[in-house]
Formats: sequence, structure tokens, C-alpha cells
Amino acid sequence: MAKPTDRTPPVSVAAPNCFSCQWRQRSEWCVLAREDVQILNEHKITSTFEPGQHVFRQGEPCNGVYSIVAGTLAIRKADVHGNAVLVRMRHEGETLGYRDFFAGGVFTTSAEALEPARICFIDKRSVRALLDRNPALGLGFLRRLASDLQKAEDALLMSSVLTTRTRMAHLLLSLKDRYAIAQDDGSLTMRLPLSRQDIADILGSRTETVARIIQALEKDGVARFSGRNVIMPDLDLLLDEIEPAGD
Amino acid sequence: MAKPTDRTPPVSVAAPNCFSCQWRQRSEWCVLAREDVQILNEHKITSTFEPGQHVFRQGEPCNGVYSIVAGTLAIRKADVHGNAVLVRMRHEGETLGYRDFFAGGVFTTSAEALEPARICFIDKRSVRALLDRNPALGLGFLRRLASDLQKAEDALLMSSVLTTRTRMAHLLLSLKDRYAIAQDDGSLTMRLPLSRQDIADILGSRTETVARIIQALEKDGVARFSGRNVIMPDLDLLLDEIEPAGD
DNA sequence: GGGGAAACCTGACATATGTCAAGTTCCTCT
DNA sequence: AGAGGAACTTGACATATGTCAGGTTTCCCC
Repeated sequence: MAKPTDRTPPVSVAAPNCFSCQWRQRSEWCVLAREDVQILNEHKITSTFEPGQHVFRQGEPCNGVYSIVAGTLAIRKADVHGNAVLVRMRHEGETLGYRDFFAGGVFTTSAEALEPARICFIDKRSVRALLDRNPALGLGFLRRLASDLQKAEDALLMSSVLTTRTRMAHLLLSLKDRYAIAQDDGSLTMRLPLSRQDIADILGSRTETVARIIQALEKDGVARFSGRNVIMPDLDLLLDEIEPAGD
Repeated sequence: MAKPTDRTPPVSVAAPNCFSCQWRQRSEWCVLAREDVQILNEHKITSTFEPGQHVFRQGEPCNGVYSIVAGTLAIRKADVHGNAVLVRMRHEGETLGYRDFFAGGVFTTSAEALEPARICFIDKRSVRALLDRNPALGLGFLRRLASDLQKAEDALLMSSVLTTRTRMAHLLLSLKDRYAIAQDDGSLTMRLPLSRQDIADILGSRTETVARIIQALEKDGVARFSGRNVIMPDLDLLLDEIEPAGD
């Protein structure tokens, strides 16, 4: 089998069931009545994506919303010169693309699988029908957008008042919640879902700078890196990074 | 009369009429039926604010939304150390505070009048009642939030890929649309609604850096500054700043 | 008009980070 | 296993920007 690349078309898979979907019940879609779940179930299209494949690309028309059944996606935004930032990550259970769906119908970001992913697509017409029948669904998206906006503003604030090293510490701490596993000796280990370039794009920096910060963190005993594997011997040391001493 | 300071309470004024309000018809509120405008009209509270006064402060509970009848506000966000960024500006006709209203009820930003302002407050109960009766109102806020989020992401991208000088050019160009007046000789003049500190907070920079950038822009003939007054002799020079030559 | 505070500017200096150019390691495919 | 390439690291250097300290201007209130 050929290696899946960015250009490999996504694979449609046997449809999972929206009724029994564990994620539906914890997301915006939990407000749907039984017959509306039926609509969802009939119209969704489920596909799988390998790491590196795009779910959608900046500039393409937005013809519906997506829901992640499994996997992690990177949401990137690029300017005209190709410079990109990694705006956020999206994980299983989250809905995707609703921002551009409500804003105007063209994707202003790209979504790329970081891990093997399984994703449901719900087309425009179905979403509109569901919104018409369930005002609470719209309010759910409203809440979600409001919280996304808060996070974006937090990121904006952080990017202008914190050093790159401190933002790196923030990033490690947020990744820890999802990816780290505790070892017997009290340390934490995790495998990063992100390349150095991805990290640089999140920090608004360069890979060389990321490498230097990693070097510095290792020197100070805060974390040890080996490729994408990280060992954090003491969580308190990381917490100290984001909460300056004596403050 | 004492000079209005940050602590001077806002002044409630004779209520303007929502039915005839020119802004209502161009905003989210335009979808309201006649009897709903009546609700708005009865429950809104209109106040005036002098420059420097706060409409609301980060951390306060959010008990409703605001609508700007006249004036310009600065929306700021601060971290625990008091570092602040100026997240955005809001002008007459815009609604205010809906983000925190939908997200959870605590203001995550502060709003401060930059010019004398007149602002209507619509309390929580009235907003909820209007939302219940007008699903389209919720969709209107949805669209607005989606576009705010887009702008926030644009700002995030710009802050990490553009130089401070280029962002300054972007800022001047966006302020021009609202504040600049064309002179007979083809140049543009405007009076900035922002202090150097405000500009630095927008650029994610320092007042000293802003002063240096101003110096550089004057040296290159792009703009001339005298306090808050700016003369832009040639718009093309400013546009060149944001679109690097030969690109 | 004068005093005082706030806003603003300037210079000298330190430093974080970008840039460029080699290396090295790691991974994948044949 | 070996070849090739991508990802990553390292070093030398340039530079934008922060920091600090001092000075000037502007504005407001008495």
C-alpha cells in the first residue's frame, strides 16, 4: 500500500452510528431530539485521514461542518507569503469548521491530521435544517465560538507579553493533560504530536529558536527531549516557568 | 464641574428611541419584530461616558450586553501581572460584551471610552427573552462572533509574522478609514484616538518602540506625526509598507 | 499665566530571536 | 542493510526590540 500523502484522497469508512456515538452526547449535538439524530445519522459522511492529510484547506468553500470521531488535527492559518501559524489543535469529540460555516462559507484556516483520524462531515443543508429545528443547537455553537474567541484573545495576549520560553512551558503543560503518562518515579513522559516546525508555528517562532529553548530547558533540568519524546521529571519546575518566582 | 475620571459614575441620560435608532437597523437587532423593539426600548438603560471612563472591567460579572450609540471604546485584556493588550476597538453601532455574555458571565476584557460615548445597556433577562422569541437574533450574534474570531486569528497571525513597523502601517491604514480626512493637496490628515501607550498595546510593543517607528516613518516620508495628529502625504507609501516591493 | 503631571521623545545598552550555513540524527523506502 | 531525505541541532552573526535613565513637550487645572 502506498504511503498516504497529503494528496491521497481520504478513505470513506463504514458509517458509525450517531445514536450510540459517545462524543455526540458531550458536544453541541447533545441537544438534538431523537428524530434529529436520525437526520444526522443519515446524512453524515465518515472518512479516515492519515497524518499529513488535509481535511480542508484555507480558501476552499466551506460546505458543512466536521466532527472528529478519533484523532487530533492541527488548524493552521497562512498569510499570502506562506508564513503560517498553528492556530489551535482539535481533538476527538470536537466539532470543526463551524466558524467559517457561520462566517461566510470560505475556509480561513486549514485542518491537517496529526494522527490517524476518523472524521464525520455534515453537509450545509443538514446543518441548516438541524439549526432551524433546534434553536438550542445555535446557542451551543454560540457558546463554543465565544470560548474559542476567548482562547484566541488569550493567545494574543500571551504572544505579546510572554517570552517564547514561557509560552513553550505553557504549551508543554497543555499537551501534558492529554498526552503525558505518569511514571513510577513520579516523572511524566509524553510523545509530542507536533514536529519542531509545528511547535515553532504555535509559539510564533522558528525551529532554531525552539531547539535553543529545548536546550535551555534541558540544561535547567525542566524537561528532557529525545526527538518527539519528552520526559518531565518534576511538574513543579514547569509550573515555575509560567509563574515567575517571588510573584 | 469636576473633571470626569475613571471613577466618576457614568451619567444616565434621557432615553433615545430604539424604534428610530439608526444603528439598530444595521446591527444584530435589525431582525427584531416591532413588539420586540418595544421590549428593547423599555428595558435599555442609556448612559454617557467621558474619555477614560470604563463601561465594564475585566473580572466583573457580565449582566447583559451593551450597544454603542456614539463614541469609540477600547477593549483591553490584561494578564495577572497587569500587562495589557488593546484587543480591539469598538465604534458606534456595534454591540459590546456579547462574547462574555454567551461564554460564561464574567468579563474577560475591559471596555474604556476613548472619546465621549453614549451607550445603551440591555440586561440579561431582556436579552434572553429576545433570544427566545427571535432565533435569528442568535444567528446574528453567531455571525458576529465568527467574524470576531476571524479578526482575532488574523491579529495572531500578523503579530507573529509581521514586523512591528508593518503592523503600525496596518494600524494607520485601518484608522484612516474612520478618522482621516482628505486635504486639498491630496494628503490625508487624522487625529489619532489613541495614545502612544494604546498604540504600543495594539502592536504588542512599547511606547519607546512606537516612538522609534514614528521617527523612522517620518524619515522615510511615509507619515508625519505631531502629537496625536498625523499627516499621510501619500497613501501609496503606506500601502508599500504592508506589501513588500517586488512581491 | 504658571506649576505640575502626564505624555512623549531620545540615547546607550543588553538581549532575545531571526538568519544563514553546516552538521547530525532519525526515519522510510527500496 | 543501505541510500536518501526529512527533521532536527548547532554555531556565528545581525538586528529588532526591550530596558533604563534622562530630557522635552504638551496639556490641564488652579
